[in-house]
Amino acid sequence: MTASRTARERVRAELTREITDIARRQLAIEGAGGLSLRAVAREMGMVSSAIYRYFPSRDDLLTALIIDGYNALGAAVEEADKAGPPGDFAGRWLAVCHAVRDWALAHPHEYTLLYGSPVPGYQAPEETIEARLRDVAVFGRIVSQAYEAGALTPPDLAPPAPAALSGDADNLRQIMPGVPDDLIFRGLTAWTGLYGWVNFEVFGQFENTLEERRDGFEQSVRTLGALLGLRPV
Amino acid sequence: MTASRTARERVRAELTREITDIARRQLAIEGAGGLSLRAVAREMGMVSSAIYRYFPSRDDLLTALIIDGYNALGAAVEEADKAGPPGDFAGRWLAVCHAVRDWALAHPHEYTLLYGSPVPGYQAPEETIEARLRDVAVFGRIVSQAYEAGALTPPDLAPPAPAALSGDADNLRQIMPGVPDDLIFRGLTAWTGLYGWVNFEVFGQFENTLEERRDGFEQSVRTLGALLGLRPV
DNA sequence: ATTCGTCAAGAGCGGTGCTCTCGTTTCTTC
DNA sequence: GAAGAAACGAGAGCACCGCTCTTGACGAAT
Repeated sequence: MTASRTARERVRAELTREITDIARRQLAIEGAGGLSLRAVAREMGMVSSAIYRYFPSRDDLLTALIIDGYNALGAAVEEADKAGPPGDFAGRWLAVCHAVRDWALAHPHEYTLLYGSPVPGYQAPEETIEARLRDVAVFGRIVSQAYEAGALTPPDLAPPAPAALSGDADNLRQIMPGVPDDLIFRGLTAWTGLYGWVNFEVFGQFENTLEERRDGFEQSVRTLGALLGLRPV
Repeated sequence: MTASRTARERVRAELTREITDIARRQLAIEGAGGLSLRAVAREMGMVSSAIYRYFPSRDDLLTALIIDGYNALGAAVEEADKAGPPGDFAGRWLAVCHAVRDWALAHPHEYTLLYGSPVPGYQAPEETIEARLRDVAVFGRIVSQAYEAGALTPPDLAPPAPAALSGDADNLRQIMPGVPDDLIFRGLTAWTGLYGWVNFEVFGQFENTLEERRDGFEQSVRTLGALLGLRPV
């Protein structure tokens, strides 16, 4: 390819970006169901069919938004993880949990796109899985590093993971290298617990039930962290 | 009202029921987004406008389905709770968790309607909240009864709930009567953890990540139960 | 027997995703 | 620099959607 792109390529990239920007704004207002190609086109002063020059279908536009969303959430989580001292594993866990919650509450519809019910008829393509792993990789890294540092003192309260799960544990060890089976599944429980809470909060399940949600959340993820043996320094 | 309903009332009730049945079937196939009044009407051999004699809007039909869903899930959970010995609290917790998961996997779209991302533009009316509490009431009852029976030996691993949460704890005590603050929030964590897992499984988040999902689920809810101090008898 | 409420049907409104064609513009190649 | 190829925006149109309004038929109560 040539070093300097042609004018056409530049305007194409710019229009593509403008489409996703407008779409993201509409998504933030109306949610995934309200995302309309025609409305995007209208706002751009284009005719609806012109959008199809840039995105072959509504689903492809959705895919672009999903990838952007995973990257935005992943970046927020990574940044929160870097903020504190690397040896304070409990603090990193807490910071990262808050980063997920804060991002989700700030971008509820984008979060819904990532972790909510799948959009009917939409099938996430391969391209999304790379970005999808950014946030979970951070969690895995914390657990893994904490374990290697000998900072985990997990309480013994549940029966050990059955042998049937060892294959899955091997898979999950790609995310939490070096961690023994039992801790792998405690990590999984903490992870699903975290997102379970955030889901409930974003989807309005705590309405009229819980007021001090930030405090409640922190209490919950502290408990989940203690499950892993993450004790505050 | 008269003891015997008129023929008109009977046929009306029957048609209403037929509409919800067809709608539920379409929901099961296509999901909430694919639920179309016109398609329901087509399947009934009616014209679309006739449906509006029975449901003033699509949202009202959705509401009917949601209430039915809460009741179906609630009934399944209640039945699972009654199946075992009342004194085996750990067993009841496990059975009830499996009941939630089994029902959700058997009716993924209905479950999505209840615990997934909110349907865009739809606002759940007051009538749904009664049915909505059926399943959670069962969980609360188990925790409450186990505590009163002295069957809970919660491990001390997390800091106690902060004072700011005592108001919320009072609210939640309606569901878990007699339970102290700390256990209230452990119960909340276990509850969100359970639904967090089921959400991930129903929404496809475990695809290519976890194979033995039933075993993994059981391991997870066992751990969450241990958090509450629920030890197998 | 007549009135009155209920009902299904039909036409129609504004919206959607998407396809196809058509004339124009831009880039590439000779 | 001219010719061909590729990309592009506009427009019309298809089938679908939720929803509204009107019309005519039917059944129940007076």
